[in-house]
Amino acid sequence: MTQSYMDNSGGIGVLTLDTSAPLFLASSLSYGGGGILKRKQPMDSGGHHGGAGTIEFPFSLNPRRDAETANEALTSKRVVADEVDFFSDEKKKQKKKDTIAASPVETDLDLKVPSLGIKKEDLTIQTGLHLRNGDTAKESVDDGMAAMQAELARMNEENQKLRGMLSQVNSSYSALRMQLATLMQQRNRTPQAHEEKIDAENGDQGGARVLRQFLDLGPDADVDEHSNSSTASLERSSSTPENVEVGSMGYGLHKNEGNPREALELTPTATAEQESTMRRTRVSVRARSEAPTITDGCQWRKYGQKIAKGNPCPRAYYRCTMATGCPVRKQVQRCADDRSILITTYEGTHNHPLPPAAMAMASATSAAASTLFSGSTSSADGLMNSNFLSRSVLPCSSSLATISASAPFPTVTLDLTRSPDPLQSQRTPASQFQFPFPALGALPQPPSLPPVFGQTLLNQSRFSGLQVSSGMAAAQFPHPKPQTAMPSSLEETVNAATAAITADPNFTAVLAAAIKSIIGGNDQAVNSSQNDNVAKKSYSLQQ
DNA sequence: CGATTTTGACCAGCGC
DNA sequence: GCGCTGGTCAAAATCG
Repeated sequence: MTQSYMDNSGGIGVLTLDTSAPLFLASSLSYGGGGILKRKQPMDSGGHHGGAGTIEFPFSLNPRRDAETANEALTSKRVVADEVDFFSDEKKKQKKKDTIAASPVETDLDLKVPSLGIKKEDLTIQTGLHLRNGDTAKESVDDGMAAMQAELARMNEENQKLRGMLSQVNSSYSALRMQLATLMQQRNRTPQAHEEKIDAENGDQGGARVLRQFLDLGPDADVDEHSNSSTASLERSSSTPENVEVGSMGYGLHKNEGNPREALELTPTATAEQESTMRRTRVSVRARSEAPTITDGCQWRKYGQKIAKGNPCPRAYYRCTMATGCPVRKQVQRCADDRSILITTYEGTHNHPLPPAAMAMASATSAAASTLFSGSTSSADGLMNSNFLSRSVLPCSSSLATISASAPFPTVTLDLTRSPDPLQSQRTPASQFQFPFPALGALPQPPSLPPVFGQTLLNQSRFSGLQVSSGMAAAQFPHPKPQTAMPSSLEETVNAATAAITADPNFTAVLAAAIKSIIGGNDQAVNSSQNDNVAKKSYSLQQ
């Protein structure tokens, strides 16, 4: 999904613990997910800096994150530059009014870009509003204006330099990643893998191992299933029918049956096989509607119709026509039991930007699909109900989301026929069914829509960030209790999950060890408690 | 006249 | 190998 629609919430500066960390859920998503690796969309200004004029980025665990962070820094800096201009104007007005000598105005651009070595001083902007004794206010303002213009020019130049640095970092990172992939492949073919298994069983190197799974390899296939909870949760991920990569396109599948350790190998682009696999992942939406199809914001062209077995109602096949070559398809069929229910099944990944209305659906389905894999297990019967999914994606109702991993394709079903808001069906004429999800940032949230759902859509990347964690969270939440104690809103849900995760001494210890193993070579002084704090801080940014 | 829908044919996967 | 089924193709028909 190379769409530009994406969740604005961002995962900026978020410790990404999913196996797609290098890809990061980003600017695209659609009904399926993407497989095509794309750069993360520049975050929007909100939520990216802690306060006016301040930008903060937590550490990153790998060079790619650094590169992304740097990119975000560039973007944010531009945003902040505008703010600086704005605030300076305000200051000027104030000065004109009062003709009072003012202290120099200094915007605090506390930008931390670890890998680029950018210092705060480099990014501090002097607005030049220095009033000297005897100056008139007008002269001071003129001076300030000139100084500001010069400063803006300097900033532009600096931005260009940073861009250059960023591209260098990117290219360096690409080269490193290639080397890493090669090394990992070689390593996987050596008996060392067995040694690692022994280490894992002994608890040694656990953190580093987990981090490798986070960053690169995904879970080991040969690890004892009864190991610690975090490892076990990863193991569950690996045991899903298809290994999943929740990447910048939303979600995608990245299958490698030959070598489980390579299942989440870092590949710069999705292969045809991946796309094919990804396409098979489906999201089904059940909704009451008298209209032939639901209005989901996309343009579709019908290309076939069939009578499927077991249902007298014909099944219609549509493909997306918003862009040439868009692979997204959908099937529309009425429920045999209740013909007022329209079952729409989406499949594939858009290769084009989507309108806001379509983004909503895309986000919802993508979120559901990504959660499918993050929380799924290869249960014996192949069919599962995920409380975590239900409570997370559709916190308003535990019965709205169902996951089926049964053959032939893993499918998430969103059942909208049981609207949590009884007024929903009254407000929405059946013949003019509108998909009840809010358009991301573009449309006002319908009053009938559970606000939590909208937030879920917006915060999809948070789910990707919690993908691995969700398993851990599940371990933290014994099933009977969360159903009664689970918060009613997504925010609360995420808060609770975060709290549970970060409160888990095993997790923090493992994470600390992992981080230490990565950055310890550069800074042996980093201790686990610091890392814990950093990790917690990063998690808190997801809130 | 171009875009869309309809509809029968074709193909691939799967089970027997 | 054969038949069933789901999914897609593509020519014809229809629509705006």
